[in-house]
Order: sequence, then structure tokens, then C-alpha cells
Amino acid sequence: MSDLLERLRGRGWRMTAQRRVVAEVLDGEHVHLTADEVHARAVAKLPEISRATVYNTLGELVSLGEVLEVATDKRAKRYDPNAHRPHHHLVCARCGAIRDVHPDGNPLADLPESERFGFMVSDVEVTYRGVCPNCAAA
Amino acid sequence: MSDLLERLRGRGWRMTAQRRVVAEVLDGEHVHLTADEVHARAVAKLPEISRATVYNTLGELVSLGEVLEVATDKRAKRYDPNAHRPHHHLVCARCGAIRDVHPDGNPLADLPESERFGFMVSDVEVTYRGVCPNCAAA
DNA sequence: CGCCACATTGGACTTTGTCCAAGTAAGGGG
DNA sequence: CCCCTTACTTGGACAAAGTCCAATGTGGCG
Ligand SMILES: [Mn+2]
Ligand SMILES: [Mn+2]
Ligand SMILES: [Zn+2]
Ligand SMILES: [Zn+2]
Repeated sequence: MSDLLERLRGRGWRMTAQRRVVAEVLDGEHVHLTADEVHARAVAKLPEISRATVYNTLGELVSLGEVLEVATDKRAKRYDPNAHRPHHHLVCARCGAIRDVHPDGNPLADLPESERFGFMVSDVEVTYRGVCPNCAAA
Repeated sequence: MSDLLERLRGRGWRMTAQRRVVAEVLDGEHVHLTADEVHARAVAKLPEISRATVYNTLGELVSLGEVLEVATDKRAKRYDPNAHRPHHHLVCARCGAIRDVHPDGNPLADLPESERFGFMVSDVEVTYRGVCPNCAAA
């Protein structure tokens, strides 16, 4: 994630403690946190960071394409730092656990012309739902 | 949609003016309204209907499987009365217009065992995004 | 018709997110 | 190395979306 910090510096961002902490929180595999979860973890490292700054920073990262917004649950938006490798999501319907997945095939190609209604279709988001091994065992 | 009212009566629902109005509002093709939009249209037909009743009724319809919740935008949930024919959605990124679509192929089959992480995968939701003809013209 | 379990209501409350005016500090120029 | 400019941060007010509840109303059976 320090490459992210490099890229941001390159884009003229001022490097603040707050932005460094948000970037740190968004590091790792299968990370799909809500804004408030990001804030809670950021506060653990930098107690005075505000909710507004977390929202601002996440919004900026999204508009730079460094982080994706995903709508896997129907409540809060989740922020996905894995923006550079296209992927989809597998969500546990019971506990909400989220995994990145890489299905075969190209769902864009599966949408025939007759089903496009004149739209310029550019993107597709696929969410698989099921029950994770943990929840199935319980 | 009067088949819906029949089915509900069969399930022991009391037939109230409010429930009839909500069912009426949810009639038609490509209908994907937010709860507040449902409420606004219901009020036009029955001015004293409350927001709480609209939320209650929508929730009941969803848990009976008569209506689907879809999360095509990242703001309010949308309610989809087309619950009995499986389909996916095509959304305009500019104006939010939503169309039902029926892609070829079965995306569930495209998720290899090695990408299932032990989940029992039962469902998949596909959202295509693009620009509708109207917005492209403007 | 009368009853009562179920349904509806309005408002308070929660969650998620946005906005703003005032204060703070990054970092380039001197 | 310090100062100044300007971008950044902050807390709190506000808004939108949704939940909950005690009081009230009513569908439909007997
Ligand atoms: Mn992801
Ligand atoms: Mn639909
Ligand atoms: Zn689970
Ligand atoms: Zn459009």
C-alpha cells in the first residue's frame, strides 16, 4: 500500500497523518470495510481523526480509481482497495463475510445486443451469495 | 398484480386499503422504486397512508418472496415486483434508469470450485452499468 | 352487530452520509 | 530554517433512509 502513497504524492496530494492512516487501514486481502469501520480502525492508530476526513479521503480515493465502492450489502457502502485487479464478490448471506472471486468467462459478452436497449454498456458487477463454511458448520 | 392480492389473501393476509394500494403501485414492467417513491405514489391514491405502513408492507412482500430488494444504486434499496422470472439489471450511470435484462449463460456455472472457498453458493446478482440512449444524446 | 387479533399511524430514534465555517499544518520559496 | 499560502482537517449541524413503538383503528369471523 506504500505504492498507493507514492502514487498519491505523485498526484500532488499533501501527505498528512490522516491520509497515511486511512491508506494503512485499507491494506490487505479481502478488505471490504464500511466507512465507519475504516474510521474505527483509523481512530485506533490516530485518535483525533474525524469522521469527515475519513469520508473525504475515501471519496477522493474512489474518484482517483484507487479504491472501489461495492454494494454487496444493502446498508452501508463498502470500500475495496483491490481496484487494480478486476474481480467480483462472494458474500455469506448469514455473517456477511466477503471474498474476492475471479469467475471464468466475461459476463459482458453474455449480454446480447437485443438486451442492451441502446445503452453503451461498459461495466458489470457480479455478486455471488451463499453460506460460508463457518456459518454452515454452526 | 391482482394474482398477488389473491396469493396474499391465501396466505391469511387481511386485505386493507393500504396493502391494495402498495400492490397497485408495484404493478408494471421495469418497476424498481425506492420505498419513498412507493410511498409518494401510494399517497396519491390514499392520502393518509403512512411511511411506516409502506415499509412494513414492502418488508412483508420481500420475506414472502413476492418482491425482490435490489441494490442497483448505492443509496436507497429498490423494490422489484418481477420476482417470479429470474433476471438481472442494466443501470444508467448518469440518470439511474433501470431495465430488466436476461443475459445468456449461467453465471453460477462460471464460478469454479477453486473460487468458492467452501461456500454453498446459491444465488448470483448481476448489475450491468452503462449510459442510456437518452443520456448519450444529451 | 360486536369483538379482538392484526394492521396502521405519527413521531422519536438510529444509521449512514453530506456540508460548512473555522482552525491547522504541509511543504515550496525565500 | 522559517514563513506563507493554501490545502486539509475538524466538530457539529443537517439530511436521507430506515426502524421501532405505544396508541388507535379496523377486517372479517362468529
Ligand atoms: Mn474485492
Ligand atoms: Mn427487475
Ligand atoms: Zn458466514
Ligand atoms: Zn440515462
